[in-house]
Amino acid sequence: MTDVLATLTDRGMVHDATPDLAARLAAGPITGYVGFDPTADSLHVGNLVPVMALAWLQRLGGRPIVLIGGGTGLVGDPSGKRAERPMLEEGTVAENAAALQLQLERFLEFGEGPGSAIVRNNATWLTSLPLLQFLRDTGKHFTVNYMLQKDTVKSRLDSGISFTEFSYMLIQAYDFAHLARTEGCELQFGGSDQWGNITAGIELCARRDGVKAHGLVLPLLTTASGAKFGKSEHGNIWLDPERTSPYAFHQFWLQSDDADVERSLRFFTFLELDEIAAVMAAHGADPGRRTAQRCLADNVTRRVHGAEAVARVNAAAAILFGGGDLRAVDEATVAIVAAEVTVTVIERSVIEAGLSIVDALELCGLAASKSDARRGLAGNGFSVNGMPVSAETTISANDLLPGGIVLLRKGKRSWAALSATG
RNA sequence: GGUGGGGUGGCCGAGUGGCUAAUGGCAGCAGACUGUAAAUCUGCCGGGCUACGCCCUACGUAGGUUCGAAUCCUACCCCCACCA
Repeated sequence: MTDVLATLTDRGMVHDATPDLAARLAAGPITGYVGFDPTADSLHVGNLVPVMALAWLQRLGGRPIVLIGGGTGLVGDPSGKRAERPMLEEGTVAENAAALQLQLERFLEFGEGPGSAIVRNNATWLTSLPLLQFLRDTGKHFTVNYMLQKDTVKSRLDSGISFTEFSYMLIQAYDFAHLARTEGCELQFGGSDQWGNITAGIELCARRDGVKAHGLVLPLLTTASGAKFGKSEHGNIWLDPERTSPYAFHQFWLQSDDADVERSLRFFTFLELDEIAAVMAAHGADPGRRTAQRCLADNVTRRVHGAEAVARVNAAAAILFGGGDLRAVDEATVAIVAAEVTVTVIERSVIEAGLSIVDALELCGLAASKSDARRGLAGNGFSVNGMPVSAETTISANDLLPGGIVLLRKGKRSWAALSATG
């Protein structure tokens, strides 16, 4: 039976791992954890890499621990940050932690069995940790010299780093050692920027408790063109349907660059490598069909939002990208589309009186302001019901599709709807 | 504490009295081509408006000189380097 290190390595998901991990995994299943910052009330697709690592761990017989950083979130990790971070309110952290757990249940089995995932919140042991005890038990095992050598600290020495953030690695080390003691946890996953914090934890386990612990870090993803992975025009792609609609979520994956899509299939789906190879072969035969992107988008969206959502968003996309005049479609079709795009409700009389396109675009949110709308119109960037418009266009009752909807589009792929009532 | 250098639009980075809402690059948006991809080319790109024009806001902060300042002066804040 293959182990989690081999699997993740085959998938290109291992950036670095401690040298003895392979030998340890050969000896049997392991308990591993990933820490999540409760800085928001939702995960985003960037968080999915460590989530998938935990999921693979569980599938291969291990026991995953999800560590919610309710305590560390009050402090702030300096890793990868150029500036001091704002601190969060305690109440917010607790709410966010609850929301994250719900989303993780899509990926991990949280039942009662021996391999079931468990959730721990480091607020439970950190907030009541006496300072003097921390200094005696943990601080004593690290020299400042050691801490200064960590990249996360070194890179901040010129721009300045507060004592709070400087201490962060010791707190994360304390977490690892705590989970090792209380849960028998021997492995920590993280992004490659976590390497320093993870090795600090391994040090603490070894020096204080004489326990051998391991670390595995995953690559930080960028797109083929070098941009941060998981961002769109509107910012992060979230798992929370309130923040990123299932349609937008699906579109995000569907719009993957050819150069990125194979890696995404390896990272974000559980498809076997030979299945992925087959998909890529089919894709290579006719790239225009975007077989690989469709496979990726359907697969990830199904896991996060369910099969029904996949069917819905595909139906809507087929209509929206079908091209041509949308005035021909029937009410049921309009309803499918309207369910997937942002709808703004307005009075029917407003449309009957004639609504200028500039106002309409601002109303539905496709344009940030009237000026923005005019700029876009000057560049032929907008259309109504699939037909091109100019700045002089007025929307009237004739433009209402069955069901009292007007569909507005910016560029090729941004849609919004006005719904007339009353 | 001392000396020197520096703080410009989302980022990088020009600009040293008017021609500057501020060269250029990146990022972003739109158009063409295509495959809802990439690359390439083109346009937009501080904000607003009743818009071939008008009005706000902006070059660390606060004052000042001047008809006129991102550009000069003063004070203050912050950063960097070296010295103590």
